[in-house]
Amino acid sequence: MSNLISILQNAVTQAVEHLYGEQTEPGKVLVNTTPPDFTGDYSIVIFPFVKIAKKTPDAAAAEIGEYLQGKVAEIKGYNVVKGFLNLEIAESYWQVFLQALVQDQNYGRRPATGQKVMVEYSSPNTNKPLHLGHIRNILLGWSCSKILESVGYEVVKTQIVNDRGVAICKSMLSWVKFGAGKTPESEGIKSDHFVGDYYVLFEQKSKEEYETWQQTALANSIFEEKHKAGQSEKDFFKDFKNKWFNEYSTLGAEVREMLLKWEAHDPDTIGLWKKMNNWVYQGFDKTYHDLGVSFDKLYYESDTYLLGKDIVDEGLSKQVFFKKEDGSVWVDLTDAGYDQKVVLRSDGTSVYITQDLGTAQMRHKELGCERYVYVVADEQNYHFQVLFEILKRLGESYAGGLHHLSYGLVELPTGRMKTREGTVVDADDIMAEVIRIAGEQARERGEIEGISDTERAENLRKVGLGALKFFIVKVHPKKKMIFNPEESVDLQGQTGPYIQYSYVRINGLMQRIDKEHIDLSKFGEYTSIQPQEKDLLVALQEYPNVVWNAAKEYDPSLVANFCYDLAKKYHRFWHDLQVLRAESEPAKAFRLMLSKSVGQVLKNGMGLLGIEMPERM
RNA sequence: GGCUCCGUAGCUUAAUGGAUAGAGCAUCUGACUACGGAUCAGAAGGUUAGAGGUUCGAGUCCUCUCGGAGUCACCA
Repeated sequence: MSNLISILQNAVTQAVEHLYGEQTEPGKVLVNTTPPDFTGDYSIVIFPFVKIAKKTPDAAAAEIGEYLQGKVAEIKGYNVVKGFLNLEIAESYWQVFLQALVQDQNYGRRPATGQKVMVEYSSPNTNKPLHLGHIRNILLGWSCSKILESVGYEVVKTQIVNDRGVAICKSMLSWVKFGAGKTPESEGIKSDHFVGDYYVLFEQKSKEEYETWQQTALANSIFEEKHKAGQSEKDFFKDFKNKWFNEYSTLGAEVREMLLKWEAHDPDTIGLWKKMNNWVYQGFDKTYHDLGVSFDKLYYESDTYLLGKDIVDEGLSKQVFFKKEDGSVWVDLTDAGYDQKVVLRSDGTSVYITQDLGTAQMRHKELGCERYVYVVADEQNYHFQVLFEILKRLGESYAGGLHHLSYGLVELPTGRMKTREGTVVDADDIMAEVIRIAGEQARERGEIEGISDTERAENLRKVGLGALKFFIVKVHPKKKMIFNPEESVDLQGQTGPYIQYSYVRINGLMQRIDKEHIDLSKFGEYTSIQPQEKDLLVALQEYPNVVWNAAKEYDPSLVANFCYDLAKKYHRFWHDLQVLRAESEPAKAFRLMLSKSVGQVLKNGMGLLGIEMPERM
């Protein structure tokens, strides 16, 4: 289907060349939808051409308008206001557009590019269940994947599971010491929550140990010796906590011992690790399933944490890295505005960024993508800038295709969520809660007649999750979000259910078409398109551009806001105009086709966000 | 302190450098003997943190100031 915007852009380019003898780029011609108070459908901004034209903006606009009206069949009329050329589009164009649209199941999709892109998201630790922050990460990753797919990329959805390290050993040790042989089955607790409880318990026990230790003579003398002038005992011990855990804590020593045993492949430790990680995976699987997301390929940190040694050698031989006297290896990025960065410790072990360098190389060898998207919170912005800069300097072929999709943290009104302090909004809990609220509201509104229990539950699930997902995904990724658990997620106004409801209305009409065998063939005779209908047509026309921009910007919120806008226009249309009891057969047919198109686009658009549409609600 | 990001109505937010800054929530007023009211219409609410600058045109770009966040580990 040819795009009206590009038709207009090309026509303006021709007009400018014909009238003023200057070449311009069609892509740079600014075409906006005309604001409500002016007559017209689309407006061309004329200011960029006034220098070339050597005329006043209005004179140039009128000239170009006259030319366009004569040359472009789609343009019915024009008017000029303050340097803006407002164009009116002919009814016949909208007829053709609507007919093509209603038959095009793939509207908004682009043909395959033959290019691959990897999207990595979620990357959880296996010591606790997923929380609301993970949900944001997952939804961004999932919907970016869907958006990239729809514009023609082959997408490989990956997850790196952080399944090893100190944090994982903490929950393991805690279960060994305090678990008394209990299991998720014996306690009847979802298995990832079970493991998470032992992580929290560890932190409690550790805190108790620290508080007791602070009363000792040793602690006292350390405080006397090391505290800064004017620093209170409380502040000092807050800062000292990491050092205490590494050097004085019994629990800390036991955790480190466990980590060493794990690294030495001690069979008992590995067995314990596998058992507890499997509990966590079972729980994650359930959560991912409930969220409606999946992955194509999993990577485990236990397999990748030793990667990157080769890259250190490579960097040294390419003189991108340098070695210090103590044997540690560094990269100097000060000329790019960053700092010097360690890539290998003096004891020869690798650090976090070394792993990421190695993983990037390995994955490229395996997947061969043109682009790699990492969905990771914005607290790691600096890390990814450095990572990408190093890969660029190493001359990696894919370095230009790396992208960090950085998103703001989800915070509570009281600040950041902290597992240790129990102020975490759990992923499973919030999903259940929002579905419960959907049920509550449905009951207040009155149940649908003759609905089965299973369909009812399925609808509530779609509505509840629709509300939650839309709430998260409508906000620009870069912005931090504050989530107030006291205020339940809204189901009215600018929400998922609002959009779902417009779809349900349309669905009701579509069923009537089938049941009553309504004839749509006369839609072409409808010539008096109403403003409410025009608004919908213009919006539908925009959809492919919206998806394309969302893909370019890695920004699902563009699609979310578009869907809301389209649904809003549909509700208004519904309220103002009659469909089944329209004034004429052609009007009825036209409105039904228009409704069908809106329904399709809404369903597809929301699908890109991972939101399902109920048939009834 | 250096670097990065953010600051739009009471709250949550939208606006590829283009016309009078657009929505939702909350508040107040109205609209169904029904193509489904999880809807629609209206009222009220803004010096786009502040000051300069670039431009025909700035919420958007540049400089400075203020406020908030993140980061600057031989942690991950």
